[in-house]
Amino acid sequence: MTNLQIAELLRNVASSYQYKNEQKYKFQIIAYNRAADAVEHSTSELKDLWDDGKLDQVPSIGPSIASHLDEIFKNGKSKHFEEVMKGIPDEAFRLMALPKVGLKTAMKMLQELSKKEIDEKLKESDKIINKTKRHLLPYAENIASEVMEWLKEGSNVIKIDTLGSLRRKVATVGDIDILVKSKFKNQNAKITEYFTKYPKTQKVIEQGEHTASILLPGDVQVDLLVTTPEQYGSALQHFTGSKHHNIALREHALKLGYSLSEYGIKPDKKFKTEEELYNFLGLDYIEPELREDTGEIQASIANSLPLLIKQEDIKGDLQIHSDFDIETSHDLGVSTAEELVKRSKELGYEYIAFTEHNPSKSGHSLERVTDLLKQKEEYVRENDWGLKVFNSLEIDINKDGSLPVSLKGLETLDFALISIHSVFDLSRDEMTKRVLTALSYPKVKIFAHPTARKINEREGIELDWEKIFDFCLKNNKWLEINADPMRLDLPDTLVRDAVKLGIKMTLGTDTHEITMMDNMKYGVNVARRGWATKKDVINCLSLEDFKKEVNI
DNA sequence: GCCGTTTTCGGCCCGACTGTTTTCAGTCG
Repeated sequence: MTNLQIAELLRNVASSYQYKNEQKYKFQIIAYNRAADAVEHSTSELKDLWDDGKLDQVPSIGPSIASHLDEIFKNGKSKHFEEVMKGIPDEAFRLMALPKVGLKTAMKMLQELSKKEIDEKLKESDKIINKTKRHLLPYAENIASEVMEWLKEGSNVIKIDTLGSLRRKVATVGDIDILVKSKFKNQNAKITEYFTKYPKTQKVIEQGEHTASILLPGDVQVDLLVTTPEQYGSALQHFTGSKHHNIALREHALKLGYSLSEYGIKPDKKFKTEEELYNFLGLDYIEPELREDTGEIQASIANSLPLLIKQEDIKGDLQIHSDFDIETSHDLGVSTAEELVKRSKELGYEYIAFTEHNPSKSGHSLERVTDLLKQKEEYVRENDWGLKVFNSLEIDINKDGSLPVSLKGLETLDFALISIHSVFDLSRDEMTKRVLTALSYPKVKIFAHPTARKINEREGIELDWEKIFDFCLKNNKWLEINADPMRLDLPDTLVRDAVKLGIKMTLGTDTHEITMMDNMKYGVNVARRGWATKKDVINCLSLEDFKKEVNI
């Protein structure tokens, strides 16, 4: 059973309690829903934790739920859960995917509608379940900035911010939410009206005095919220979320005797800025990227929030593919080395690495591979680039963990990246062994896009992260945060684990075309969401210190 | 059922919208 399936099961148990007796089971409902959230956000598969006897590490899972999960992992089902969900057909849970349908409504539908009507509704809900793809961050950012330009141009807007997952820089974004402060009082309705006139609007979903929602091409929903200057900070904080951060923040406020909401603190305390709000609650300001209720409030109380990495801390890009043709196994870059170097200087880098894919394994003998690599070495070393260019290579990991490049070939390199581009479906143990074998080559320094996930397309591979982390720490190997918005790999949650353990990471754009060099900021977002400081990221080192790390 | 910077017992976030059991339950974020 996957974490998503377990989370769904726990939510169904909560809904069942709610359906049967909301008052009696009030706190079980809260507990099960919280447990479901925790499972969904867990960085480890629960099944793996259970294998290792570590279920109690998951927050919000206590002895009771743990014992039921134990039963599920052993026998595939839990007596207790079955008892709670008794009398509620599967169809009812499926129907809950429909908007505004909870279990009570779903059960009512099953009792009152005909079979034909039910079948139609089920089709509809299954469609929703299969369609919940979220937008990649850059796509959402582009749309948001166009809409924000429109708002700034034509209405009396004096302050404007994005909200929600967009502002927290999550890898994917659902709806785009925007907050504005009006220049004049009593102009709110005019702003929302102007907003709905945005030229690309396909449909106005809702339009009131303080809020409006429009639908843009590609099923993109944009919500606008207009607020008063006095309450701007509260609104910004509340709608930035995350939901879990807000819950934890309000619980913290409650301990201090305050009831916090998006309007401020009852009865009349209002906040113009987020800083005022956090400070009023005795907290240091918390960057939006950290607001996921993963310890940021406790750290804020203790004045121990990390000084997060910034884009200007990055001294070089450690994954760039040029068009120098070494008959690669995967896509060759399309931009010339000269173009890429020029752009690197514009970006203020001190060094970069050319990391073309290895010459194809099937097309060449190992000797031929070595020859091609020698040609590339000459080309990189004999040119005067005007900034340090490292001669590197992104090497496929064979199924057995060996590399398709001979030791002689590896000798031509300053250091190598390794990555998985085929055979994604090995067992966790086999995959872990495969990666550790490849990481053991002395020239190999960086494990690139370690989970091999592609957002909205492909789940990542299964790895025993504890072993990978341990190996990296002991052998000074680094994990890449691939900044390609389709990858963002390591994912933020694993970055957080790595940071906690002191494992070093690298940032690379995986550039195959010159404009991709500008994707570095998306990698920085991920690093920040994982609580990384510049000490955690190798390419924040000066050229001199970086050279020492790679023994040059 | 879970949890701890006032607690191992006694609490558990806050509010908006919708559509009508027209005073609030159900759902959502």
